[in-house]
Amino acid sequence: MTEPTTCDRILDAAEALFAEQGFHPASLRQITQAAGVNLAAVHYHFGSKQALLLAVFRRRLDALNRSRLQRLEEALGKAEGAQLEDVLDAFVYPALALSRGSDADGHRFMQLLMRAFADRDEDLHAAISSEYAFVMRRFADAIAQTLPGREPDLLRRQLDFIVGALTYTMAESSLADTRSIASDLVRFAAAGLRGSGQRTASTDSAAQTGARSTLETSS
Amino acid sequence: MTEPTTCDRILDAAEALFAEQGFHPASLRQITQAAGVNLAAVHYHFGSKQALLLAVFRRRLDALNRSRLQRLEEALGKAEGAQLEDVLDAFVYPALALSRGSDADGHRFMQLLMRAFADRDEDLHAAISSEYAFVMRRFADAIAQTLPGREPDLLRRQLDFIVGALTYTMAESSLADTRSIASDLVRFAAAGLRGSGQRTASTDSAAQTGARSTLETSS
DNA sequence: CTAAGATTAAAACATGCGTTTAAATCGAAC
DNA sequence: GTTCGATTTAAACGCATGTTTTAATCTTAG
Repeated sequence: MTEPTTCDRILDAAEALFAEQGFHPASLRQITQAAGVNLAAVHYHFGSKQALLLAVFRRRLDALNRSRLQRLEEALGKAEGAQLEDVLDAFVYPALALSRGSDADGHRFMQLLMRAFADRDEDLHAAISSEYAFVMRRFADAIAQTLPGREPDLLRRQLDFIVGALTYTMAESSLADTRSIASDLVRFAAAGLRGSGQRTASTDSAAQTGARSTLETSS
Repeated sequence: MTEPTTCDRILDAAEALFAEQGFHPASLRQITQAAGVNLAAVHYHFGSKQALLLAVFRRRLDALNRSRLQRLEEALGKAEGAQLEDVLDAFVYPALALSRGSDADGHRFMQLLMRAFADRDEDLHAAISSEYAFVMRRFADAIAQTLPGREPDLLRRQLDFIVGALTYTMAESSLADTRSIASDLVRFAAAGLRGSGQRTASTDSAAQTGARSTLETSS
């Protein structure tokens, strides 16, 4: 039984407290006390409170996106070809299975992710974007293949709808029913994607060029 | 030309700075300086920083929900009966038209609303819930009428998907294209609702009873 | 004009914050 | 066993915060 390192203890405590209280309200004194380490350890190992937050995100997003991509590859490798639902499931399901030790971890991290989207913090946004961009592009491509002829701009926007629904719902909902929520969301999203191929005539399609999106790379 | 009152000046400045920076980082000194009033005026008129935040939300949500309900009544009053798209539009569109003076206000408030959902602040959640509950129930009923036979639990959850997609997208997107986003979202949501009536067989429907939802009243 | 209440103003208070410093302690290599 | 770098510890620094207090200034009614 190897004791967790000081770094990991800090990351665990920080993730929990950032998720519960938010970045600014959660103090380093709380975090280090919960982790059972000295206050100065944060600056020794991470450099600053902000850098600690980035480290928390990186640890989780690495795992989340690895899991998503693996599941996507499995779906794409099937003999009969990937169904839209399979692709959506590969995106949605790993968000539930984030747990690392306790089962509550995944839910907590989703709350933290929701905070990250709400925050206008530029550094954090850039870091998350760069971790996400590649994965989002892969999924956009996979979905596009099951929906031939879909305008890329529209598809990107619709993926944002799904990300919003996923993040909001996962952060809001109680822990017990995440599995059934994911299943409902996959069905809802698949129907939404299939059933809204073209824009309505009244839509001002000239205004859509300036859209920012989770899918945009930072490069 | 009547000068805006001290209260209004504080509310305007607070809304802008809370949206831009978040609740905790935005200091009362910043807010009162931007409003051109004395620091102590906040405590004199509102009592505390937290109470100021609640006042900011109340002012906007009152207007937003009034506008939504009015638009819903118009849709329901039409001779040919309300289409699903009409109901969704009544819910989505007023979120864009929140502007109060500047056009940027609505967008800013959406960011603030996103923050509110991300925050676990109990008081704020309760206040928003109580303002929202009645409106959400009205819309759930209206949508249910256009989708006969839909399970109420499932519909509630699907409405959460739409709220998540709306909030996330409105907060993330640039100002120029909110109109076309709303139109795309209405189409996406209508297709999602129509196309996912029953759950899949694999769904564990016993787990869904514990669901928390924006639709739940606090009473 | 004056007195009373509502509002604004300036200053101070207490507290908690992120960060830094400097010494103590540990762990392995020679 | 000693030395040297890595790590941990305790204490302090400087500062910004929300809030309170006390006095000054308006507003308004008699």
